[in-house]
Amino acid sequence: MNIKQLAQHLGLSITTVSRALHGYDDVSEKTRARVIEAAKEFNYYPNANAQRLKIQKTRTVGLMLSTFTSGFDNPYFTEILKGVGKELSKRDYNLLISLVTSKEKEMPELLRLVKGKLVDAIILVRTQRDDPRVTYLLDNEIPFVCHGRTTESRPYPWVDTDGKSALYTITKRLIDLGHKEIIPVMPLTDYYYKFERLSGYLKAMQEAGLEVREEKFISCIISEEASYHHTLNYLESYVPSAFVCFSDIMAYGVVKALKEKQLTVGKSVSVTGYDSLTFSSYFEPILTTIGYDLKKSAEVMVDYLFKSIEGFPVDHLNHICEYELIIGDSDGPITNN
Amino acid sequence: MNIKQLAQHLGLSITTVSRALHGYDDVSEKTRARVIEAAKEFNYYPNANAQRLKIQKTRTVGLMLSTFTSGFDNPYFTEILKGVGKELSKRDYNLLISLVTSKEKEMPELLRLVKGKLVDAIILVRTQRDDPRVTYLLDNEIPFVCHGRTTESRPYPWVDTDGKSALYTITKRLIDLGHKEIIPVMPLTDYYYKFERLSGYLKAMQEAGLEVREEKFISCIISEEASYHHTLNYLESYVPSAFVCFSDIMAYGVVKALKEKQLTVGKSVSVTGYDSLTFSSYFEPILTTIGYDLKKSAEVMVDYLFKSIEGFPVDHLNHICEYELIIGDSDGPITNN
DNA sequence: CAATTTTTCCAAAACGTTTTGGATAGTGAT
DNA sequence: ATCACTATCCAAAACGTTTTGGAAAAATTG
Repeated sequence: MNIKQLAQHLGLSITTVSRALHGYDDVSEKTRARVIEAAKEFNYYPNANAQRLKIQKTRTVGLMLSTFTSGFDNPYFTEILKGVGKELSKRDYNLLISLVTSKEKEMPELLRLVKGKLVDAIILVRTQRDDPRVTYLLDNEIPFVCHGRTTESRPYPWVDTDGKSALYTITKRLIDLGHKEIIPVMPLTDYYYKFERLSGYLKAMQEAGLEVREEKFISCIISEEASYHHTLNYLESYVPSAFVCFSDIMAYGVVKALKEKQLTVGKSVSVTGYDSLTFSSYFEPILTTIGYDLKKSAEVMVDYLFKSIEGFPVDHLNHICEYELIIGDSDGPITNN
Repeated sequence: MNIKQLAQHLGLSITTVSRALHGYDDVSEKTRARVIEAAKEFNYYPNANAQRLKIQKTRTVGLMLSTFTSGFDNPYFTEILKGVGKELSKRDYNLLISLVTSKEKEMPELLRLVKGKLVDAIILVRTQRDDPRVTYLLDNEIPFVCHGRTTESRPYPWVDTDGKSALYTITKRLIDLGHKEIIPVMPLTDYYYKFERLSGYLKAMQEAGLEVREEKFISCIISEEASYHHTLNYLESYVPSAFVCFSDIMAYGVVKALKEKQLTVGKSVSVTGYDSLTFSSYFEPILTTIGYDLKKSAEVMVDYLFKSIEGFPVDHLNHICEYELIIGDSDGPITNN
């Protein structure tokens, strides 16, 4: 059943049916009622593709998820997805998911989405330090929002946490607990947040006058398994007094490796995370980590996105999400073992 | 840049440009080369909405995720999403995610997707025992595939695990370890799998001649927190010797409650899960659980979906995924405490 | 009652493709 | 030079909407 058939059945023109359904006031209340009833009776739904073609809007936003180099670490993505999805459906927008499996495919995929008119707007998560997607979207004035910043100097909408401050705080905590050899565990990929968090770590170390040896850092894929293996190997040659991990996922792997080496986490060696995943409070020991409201972040992102779609000036659509130091049992005062 | 402008620039007709790009053999190789080059030069991407309108296909599939009553338990959905997403993008299909927040919204949302021509096909996960969506899709001959079965008698494509057998196996294991009071922990919602797994549990109990008291069962939302609180409360009045949980997520909560009551899990009380989430092997104690290949399942689902889209007879597009009993430290022989 | 305004409707164009059903030009055979 | 055939191209219709720019009818006014 399309609008033509509906109109025919009602003895009305296509125009009138369309206008009736869209609430225009140049159709009498009586016929509007008739139209609406008939539409319901025949289960009429307008063909979205025809609508999109005509009005040049798709009412769908594309969410790009890069699954390379990170094992698609679960809870982060689901939380984002859930938050974004809910907000979009509230506004009668559709959500198109685009999974990208390699860095080279990011730009072509983005082009396909926007030039092919599959989406009106884009959501980027886990931005890289230099992210060509941001440049492209700005150049072409496509509405978008990022979770995470980049080095791009022009203003654009983003939501982020203050990773520098957070890592400064958590590193400082370890330092205050007496630790001197604090090893950061970070992702390989050049996500913007990696450098943010690293700089917070460095600041705390330098302020305390502690030596920082880059060659001792651990960098690996963001997955429990990768960090587990890296740490296990690492411990063969060197056992520091603490690991600050840039994500809970990585902390899980580090802790597992330490346990396997008969080191009691929180006593002989301290470990901290970042993200405060639900699971972390069920973990043993309960992880000392950084918590922030991902759901709220997703809401703000969608809010910004719509402001951007509606042509709002994009200058101040930036939000630094509050974070919180969550104290568990995975760290503690330094001991001599 | 649209096809008309491209044609104009090349001094060709729209028809020829379209046919050149689609590999028809009634356009000379020379002009085809010219067309392709120009398309690349001007970054021409066909307007997907116009295409969809014309060819009456969207090349997108809708994935319905119900987020009510289950807390959107993370890893399951991400794994499905990842598997399905990758397979679809391999085939140049798009993935539309539809988050449904209440049972009442399921059917309207499904109608919107299919009648509005937003998708060519549907993927349903976590089917309910009586799932009206399956009935509708069959009645209207819309291609679809389910993760999970329903009571529908007509054949349709699905992928599932043998939850009855799996729960029989894991319950039997507990029985063989000497347990007699084995309490199932299951979701509230009438997912098909709930009854499957329950029947496996019952079979094992009955075979062993053990008493089953339904009023002792635990039913709650699928989340760590809900099962934690339920169990904590439950333990006030009764401490069984084992809990068989219908999902790892629930097992986490149960274990946390037991720990809080100073009961050593795997010794005083045994707990088993289902799903073998990545986390479960980092959990303490390592969870005894049921593992199955969700990634593989997703691949098979997409395979079935395309067979269904291509008009294949749907009769035997059913797959029971292998499962595996994964033994951890969360269960053990019964002790007298 | 004529003139004006308001209400209610509609024909046709447009969105950007694909595809149908030729048309034209070139080639080779006779 | 004509014919048949092939290779190459294209005009126009169609997909299902929305919207523009009226037209007709009804209501109001003087």
